[in-house]
Amino acid sequence: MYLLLAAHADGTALQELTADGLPAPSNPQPRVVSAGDLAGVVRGLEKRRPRWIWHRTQDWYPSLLRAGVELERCYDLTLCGSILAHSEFTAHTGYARAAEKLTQDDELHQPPRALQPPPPPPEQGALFDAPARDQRPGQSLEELRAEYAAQQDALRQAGAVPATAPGTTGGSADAPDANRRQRLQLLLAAESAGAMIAAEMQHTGVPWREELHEQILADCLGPRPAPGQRPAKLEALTAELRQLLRSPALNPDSPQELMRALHRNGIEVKTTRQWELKESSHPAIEPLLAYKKLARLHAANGWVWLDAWVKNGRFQPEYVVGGVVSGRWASRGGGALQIPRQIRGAVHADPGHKLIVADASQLEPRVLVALAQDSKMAEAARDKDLYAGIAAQGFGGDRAKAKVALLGAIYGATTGESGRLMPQLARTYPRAVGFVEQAARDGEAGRTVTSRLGRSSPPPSDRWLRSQHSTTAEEQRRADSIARSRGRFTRNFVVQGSAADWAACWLAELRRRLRDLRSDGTAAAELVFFLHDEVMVHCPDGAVEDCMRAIEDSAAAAKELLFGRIPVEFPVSVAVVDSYDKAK
DNA sequence: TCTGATCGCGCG
DNA sequence: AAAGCGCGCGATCAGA
Repeated sequence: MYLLLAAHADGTALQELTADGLPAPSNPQPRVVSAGDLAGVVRGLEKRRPRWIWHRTQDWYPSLLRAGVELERCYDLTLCGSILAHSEFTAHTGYARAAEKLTQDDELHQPPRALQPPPPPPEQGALFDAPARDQRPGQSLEELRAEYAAQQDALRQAGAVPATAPGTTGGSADAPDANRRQRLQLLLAAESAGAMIAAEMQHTGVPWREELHEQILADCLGPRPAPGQRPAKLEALTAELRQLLRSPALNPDSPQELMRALHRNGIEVKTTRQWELKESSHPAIEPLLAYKKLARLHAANGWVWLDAWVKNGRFQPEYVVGGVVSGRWASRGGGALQIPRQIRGAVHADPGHKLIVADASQLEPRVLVALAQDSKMAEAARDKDLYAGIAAQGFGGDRAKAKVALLGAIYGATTGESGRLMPQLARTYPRAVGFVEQAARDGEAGRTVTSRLGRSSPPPSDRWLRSQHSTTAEEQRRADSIARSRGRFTRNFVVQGSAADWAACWLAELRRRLRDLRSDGTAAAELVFFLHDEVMVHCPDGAVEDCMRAIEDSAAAAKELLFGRIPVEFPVSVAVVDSYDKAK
């Protein structure tokens, strides 16, 4: 059952659809529900386990959650539309072509903002913000229904073409056993589930003990200072630095002042980054590095942050699903995806509860093995420690070397040790290395590449396009540099994007299993955090075993959904802890 | 005095 | 020890 929701002048319009997006013959008339009745009506209809179709999950689901209504599944028209508009799997469809027309003015691929005409005023008042992406389905019930139907039509066609259209597609996504339509359908379901999970996690929040956080701050920085003042420890370090660098008014937060002071004292650095400062042995370096570390803690996660972001023992950041082109999530406010190790002790389970912190070990290299079907590297990936396996096969047991080489292949390293190790890696694993090399060449040539489930990289930037008609040698050199940069991006995209595909499936599978546990009445386990390849579940002590099994089963399910039955392991490491700093 | 760009650093 | 990818954010800086 498919139920479409649309904002209507006098409430919410609600219509039952067929799978194809036509009005359900048995019940073709829309129904209008007042704002006050919506949560109750939705709750009642949820018993029939519909898929809720809406413009954006963020517009509907948070308020339903506040009203105590949790839903099983949805279809997010904006997120799915964005995938379908760009995917190589649907590039031949009318849907993608229409989207391409719309995006010709897309600011992402256009000159600086200042040169563009101002955006048109919103059509429907302030009810919705402008969509983040270029797909702008209209917002009336009929427009949304038509949009859904068009998306389903495009999805159907994804399975109806030869796998490779010459000159348009990188080799990355073309396994012979692949069923593109199924994969894309899976991606759309996982993306929509992700949107629900993001809203639910924001609603729930990360359990955060303010007094533990304050204790960490006091230990590192001293007592809480007056607003705008430096904490005592930073003040003391500033005084020490001013003396050691003979600069009585130095502000160590100012890179320019700092650079001048360092140079005056014979410390010849080109930047003021920590790694470069560490090269020097001047007595001022140690307190300077200490200052930088503590100043960062104070500015990014100090008392001001605590006041702004932690309420009633929960940190409730906003997650932005689809915020990264590769399919990773982004976040807004509070730096949710950058919680520093220093303060993870403040993330603490409630009494009678545990935190289960699980992360996929060496996810990206394993994804590369599966994508490239490199059987030699798959042998190494049977090891719990993939890098150790690779080291044994091709690097004389030197794990550090193996790791640097493999990450270099995924990121496109050209210089340094990592770059030098590439030939050695390529000899041992021609398939895996060849796979990322092909993705790089596709990117350099302006082609798009595609993740396992069908998320495609953006088309070349305006900068890249302009660089193509260079004439002088200097321009050509610039063009090569721009092309190589795009090559590194597409090289990484196929791996990072497919890892994001895997993680989305892992998360969606885990959510389903945790819901099952909850409906059994055995466990009130909650997903509270997600970070690219890591999840955190907050659950009662008695539910720990069930949750751990759910996490591991979900990982296995995700592997099979993406790649079928292949001899590559995707192990997860699971830690049961009271506080986040005890994990890993 | 405001705004956008840049630097530097946190996370994967 | 750092380089190759992807992000968000705060302080400073440059320019209007």
